[in-house]
Amino acid sequence: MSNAQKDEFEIRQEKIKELIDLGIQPYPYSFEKTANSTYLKENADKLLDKEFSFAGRIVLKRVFGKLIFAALRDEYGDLQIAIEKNKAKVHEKDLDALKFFKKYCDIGDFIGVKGPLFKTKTGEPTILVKELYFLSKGLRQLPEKWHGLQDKELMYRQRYLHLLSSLDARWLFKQRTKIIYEIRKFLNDRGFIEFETPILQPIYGGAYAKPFKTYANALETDLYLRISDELYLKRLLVGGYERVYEFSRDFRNEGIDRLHYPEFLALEAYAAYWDYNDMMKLAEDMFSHLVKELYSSYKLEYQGEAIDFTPPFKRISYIDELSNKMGINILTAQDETIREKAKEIGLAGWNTLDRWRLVDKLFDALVGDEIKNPTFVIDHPKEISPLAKVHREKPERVERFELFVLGMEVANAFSELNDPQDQRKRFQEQAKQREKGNMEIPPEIDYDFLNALEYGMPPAAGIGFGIDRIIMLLTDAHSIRDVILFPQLKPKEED
RNA sequence: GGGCCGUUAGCUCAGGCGGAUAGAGCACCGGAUUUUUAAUCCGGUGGCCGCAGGUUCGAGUCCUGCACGGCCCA
Repeated sequence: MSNAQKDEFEIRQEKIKELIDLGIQPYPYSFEKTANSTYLKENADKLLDKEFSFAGRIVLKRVFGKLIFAALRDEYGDLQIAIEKNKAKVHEKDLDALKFFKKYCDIGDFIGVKGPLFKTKTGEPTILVKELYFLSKGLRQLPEKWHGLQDKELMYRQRYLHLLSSLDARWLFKQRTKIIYEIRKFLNDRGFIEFETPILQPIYGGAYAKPFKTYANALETDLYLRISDELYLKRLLVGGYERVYEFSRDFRNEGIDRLHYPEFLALEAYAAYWDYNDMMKLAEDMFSHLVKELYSSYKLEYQGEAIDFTPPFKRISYIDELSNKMGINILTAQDETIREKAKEIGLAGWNTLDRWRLVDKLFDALVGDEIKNPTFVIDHPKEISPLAKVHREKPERVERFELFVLGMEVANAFSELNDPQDQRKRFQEQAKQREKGNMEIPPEIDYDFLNALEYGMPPAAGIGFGIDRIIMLLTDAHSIRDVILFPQLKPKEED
C-alpha cells in the first residue's frame, strides 16, 4: 500500500517504527524546559541571542526548502521556532534536524528544542533550533487550525481536544481555578476555616431536591450523595468553630439546562454571632473584590450586558417590590387574586401550584428576571423560607436575602434558625408535606442534627453561593456546562 | 416533557429544485520553495451524507420513526 492509501493513524504508527529504527525513542521520559512561551515573548527584547530550551506541541508547520517555521504550543500559548538546513541536529544523533522534522514531526507531536532566541524580520520572537528532541508522538489529527473545534458536543465529550486546540478554553478553566482560589483567600483572610464534611450521607437535607442514592457494602446502609452540606456545617458551629465554610460539590438528581447541572459546586459559609446584615456585607465585599481582582474594574460585560459591581449593591424588599409590581398586597391578597394574576401573565401552573409556590414564581417572573445589576432581595415571606429566622420587627417575614445578577440567583442567606424546638416543629411539618406527595422533601428527619441544636448553637448567619454561576458571570460563559470540565452527556455507541 | 434547529472526509463547512463518478478549505501523502504569520504553487489520498424504514425508475436531497447534540420554553 502506498502512503496515499493509508490513513493518518497508520502513517503515524509507521513513523513510530521508523523512529525506533533510527534509535530515537518516540516516548522518552523527560525534558528540561527552561522557559515558557509567555516569558520568552514578553521579554524577547532582553533575551535575544540567549539560549533556551523550550518544549510544546507542534500546532503549525511551514516547510520551505531549507528553512522550517513551526509553532510550539505550551500551557501559556504558542512560540515560533525556526530550523535551518544543516544548522541543527537531532539530540545525540547525527541527523539533520530539518530533514528529520520534515519527515517525522507532525502537527500534534510534542518536541523540545534548544537554541538562541531571535526575531524574524517581521518581529516574531523565535527560537533558532540548534538541537531538537523528540518528546511524544501523536497518532490522531488535531482540529482545524483556524476555526478550531466548533462542535459543542465534541467540546463536552472530548474536553481535552477543546483545551488543546483553544487557548480561550484554557483561559476559562484557569479562571475557574483562580476564582475559587480568590474566594478561598477572601474567606481565609476573614478568619473563616475550611472544613470537609460527608459527601455520602445517610440522611440528606439542607435543601429541597431529589437525591442520588447509593449503597455502602461495608456498612450495609443506603447512602445519598449530598444535596447540601448545611446541616453538617451547623454541627461545626455547635462544636465551637465560629467561622466555617466548605466548597461543596452537591448532587441533585434533576434536570439540566443553562443554569442547572446535577453535579455542581456550592460554597456555604457560616459565621457565629452574625446576622443576615453582616452576611450581606460579606457577600457585597466578596463580589466587588472578586470582580475588581479579576478585571481591575467593578464593571464587566456578560453576554452583551454591562454589569456594575460597584458597592453598595441595591437592596429591594421581596414583598414590597412584588406587591408594587402586582398592585396588590401579596401578604393579604386572596389566593384567588394571586391565581388570577398568574393566569394573566401566562404563568405555567397557575391553576395547580399552591399560593406560595405561585408567589415565588411571580416574583421570579416580575421582579427577578428584570434585575440586571447585583441586587439584594431581602426579607422573604416566612412561608417560602423554612430555614430562616423570623424577622425581628416584621413577624410575617424572615431575615433572608438572595443576591440576583441578571435574573440569576447567585447567593442565598439567612439569619439561621437555631431554636431546636422551632426547628423540630418545622421538620415535622415538612414530613407531613412529604406524606402529601412532595418528593423533594427528605424522607427522614435528621434527629442527630436536632440533637446537636439542643446542645445550643450560637446565633449565626449562613450563606450559600452557586459557584458555577458565579464563574459563568465572570467568564462570560453562556451555559453552566461551559464552565464544567467534563459534563456528563448521554452515552453514545462506540464506532 | 413541548417547540425549533442540527448531524455530509480527522476538523471547519458548502450542496438541499430528487437526476451523472458527493464538493471546498485545513490536515495528510509526493514534488518545488531560506523569513512564513490562515505562507504560496503543482499533483494526489481520504465519504455507510447519524441509524432504520418508506415513497420513487432514481434519495445526501422528500416522508416516518429512532439516536445523539444545540437553542428556547416548562
